[in-house]
Amino acid sequence: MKKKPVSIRNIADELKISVTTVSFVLNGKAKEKYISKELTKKVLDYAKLINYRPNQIAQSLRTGKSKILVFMVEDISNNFFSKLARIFEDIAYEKGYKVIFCSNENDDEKSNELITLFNFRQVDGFIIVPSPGIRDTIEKLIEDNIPVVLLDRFFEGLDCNSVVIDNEQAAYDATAHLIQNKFKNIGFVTTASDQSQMHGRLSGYEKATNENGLKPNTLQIPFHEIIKGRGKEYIKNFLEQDPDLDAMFFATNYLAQSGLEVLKETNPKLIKDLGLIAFDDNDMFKIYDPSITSVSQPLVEISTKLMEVMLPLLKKKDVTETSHKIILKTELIIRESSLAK
Amino acid sequence: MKKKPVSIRNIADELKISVTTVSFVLNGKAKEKYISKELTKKVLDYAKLINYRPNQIAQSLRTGKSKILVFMVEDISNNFFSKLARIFEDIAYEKGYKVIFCSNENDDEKSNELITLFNFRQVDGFIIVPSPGIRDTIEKLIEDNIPVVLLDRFFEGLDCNSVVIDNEQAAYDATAHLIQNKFKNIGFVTTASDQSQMHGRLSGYEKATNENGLKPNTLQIPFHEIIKGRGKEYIKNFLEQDPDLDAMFFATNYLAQSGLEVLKETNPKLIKDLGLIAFDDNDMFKIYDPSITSVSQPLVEISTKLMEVMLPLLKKKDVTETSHKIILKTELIIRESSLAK
DNA sequence: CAAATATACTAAAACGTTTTAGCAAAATAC
DNA sequence: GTATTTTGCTAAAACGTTTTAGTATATTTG
Repeated sequence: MKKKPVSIRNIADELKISVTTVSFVLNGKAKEKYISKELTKKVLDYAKLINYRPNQIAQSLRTGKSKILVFMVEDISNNFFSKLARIFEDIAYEKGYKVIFCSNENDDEKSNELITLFNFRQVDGFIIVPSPGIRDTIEKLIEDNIPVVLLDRFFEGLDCNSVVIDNEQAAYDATAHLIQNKFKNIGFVTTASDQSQMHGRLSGYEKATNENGLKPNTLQIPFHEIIKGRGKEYIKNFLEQDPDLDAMFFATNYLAQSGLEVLKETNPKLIKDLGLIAFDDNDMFKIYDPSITSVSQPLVEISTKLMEVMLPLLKKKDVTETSHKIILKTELIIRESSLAK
Repeated sequence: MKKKPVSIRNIADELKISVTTVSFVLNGKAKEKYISKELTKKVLDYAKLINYRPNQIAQSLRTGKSKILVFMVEDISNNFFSKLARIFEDIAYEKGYKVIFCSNENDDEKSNELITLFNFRQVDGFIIVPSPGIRDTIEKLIEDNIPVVLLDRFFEGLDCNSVVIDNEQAAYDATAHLIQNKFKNIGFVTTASDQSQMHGRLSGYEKATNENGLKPNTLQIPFHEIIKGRGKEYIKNFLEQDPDLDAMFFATNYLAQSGLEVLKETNPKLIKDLGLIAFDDNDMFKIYDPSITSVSQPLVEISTKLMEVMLPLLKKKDVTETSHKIILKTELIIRESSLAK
């Protein structure tokens, strides 16, 4: 049967001292609270002997801190986010935090629901990849003094901590690389959405094409069509309507996935003939034939920064005083698919 | 500043009634506890008005239930596990449970550490992909009456709930399929480990080859060598030492990854010439050239079964009475890579 | 040597719930 | 018209911690 775990009370009773003393000792306040060396040792030894573990729930109730962070992404099964989660997990555990991962599917209602669920208090802080319409919710969290760090995207004009990459530069570099490799008609496949990171990627692409006297050629697929699985049809049409296309730049990893599927299904030869670049790296890209050039986000650095920004918020009483907006550089991993044909 | 969330006390004070009454009403026990219709409505209305949410921590402390499950896998960034996690997440939330995901890296020490961390009580139940040496820990959890469901693998002879696939049948079918397609020298790349699922896969492969008068040709890479990233060297040697190999069957998704990398780096032509099958499907397989045949695990069914087995355990006082060992069928997704050349 | 300070320890409140045990009035039974 | 049962509500304990506000003795200070 379920053994009742040992409590501070058990230790106090056994040693015939008060729970206060035990608590002080276990919290390392023996010195400060003038508990004698001998008694301190006795408590510590006995606690170890019976393998005492504090009841986190009780601690949380008393201190108001749960030692739990929420890591809310678009979709935890997306390669980019799961790789990120794996790294963040380790960093958080090292600092004594547990992490609850959840997926908002880029849906405002789901986001709000989840944030309410982990409502006010049970959770110490939020790492959030925000869906487009939850600016107010985020603002409210900050007003309520709850630690929030936005990830991957942010809200223009909202004063909130964030860790993002330089999307414009990343897309600019990738596009410029294709141009250097003599591609003249580079299709840019992206989503029609209000997400800040997509704006950045689009303008980076446009900047590079414009600077080089090329005509931007963009396919913006409405986000809800992608959700419905109709992204591939849009891409197929795009390809058919512009037979002169000589390169494609996919603005997200799932668009690259869809794009490659379309090519494979309709005209496999194009995979070799077109210049191809995908946003976000994937382990499979390097073994694809041709291997696929990608814009790789610095996963370790992102995770590290997230925690670096989060930690002070967790200590502070007032969350609003300083807000850090971290912008990290990406790396263009050049492989076969983007080289001049 | 942080607004103190409203408590049951606030409601009681405002309506000039006791907290007991409020609690009864909010827990749907109004009828049973003879709270009048009018008062019940008043409480419900006011609670809604001020948007009352119970403090989960306090609830947990009192009830001993945290409404949190731990989902411990080998590596949450592994495609198979992250896809599974995504589905399980939804199912658990539907039932009012939150999920903490964590990765044990198939390491016993890490596993034990994590289990101790979520120790006794803070967490209502464990879904565990067990590392090879934690049989005793699992046994102790069960003794302590803590709900555990093993996933992906189990311990021979240990009476514990589990949801796994029929590995032997899966490997048998895949191998037989290769044989049907006229492959005569099928290399089987697996790990040398004590994990039950790997035993099953190996014996399925051996059964199929033996039954068809073929000689089994197995590469067993020690698990610690894989961890160290030396899996590729082993595969490279294997390929060099046996030039007559006409097909390869990879027993896990990361072995398939490594194997394809080796082929791409050393002899890309082989990717087209060899018969290839990978265990665990990957979104990229269908767009690979050739598209890769895979043994696909029923992710939705696995997640559903996990919760189906877990839920009764969470209700019951005694966890040991019935133990369910669920074995699910896999699907062989036949693509270009395994067809007769 | 009285006053101040340092040392060693503790009682009790508090965190926000749930639940047991029970009180009082109203309705029903005999 | 008394005894029983039903109805309507509540006080207080409990979950396991942390922390505030002490008490009492020993030591130092001037």
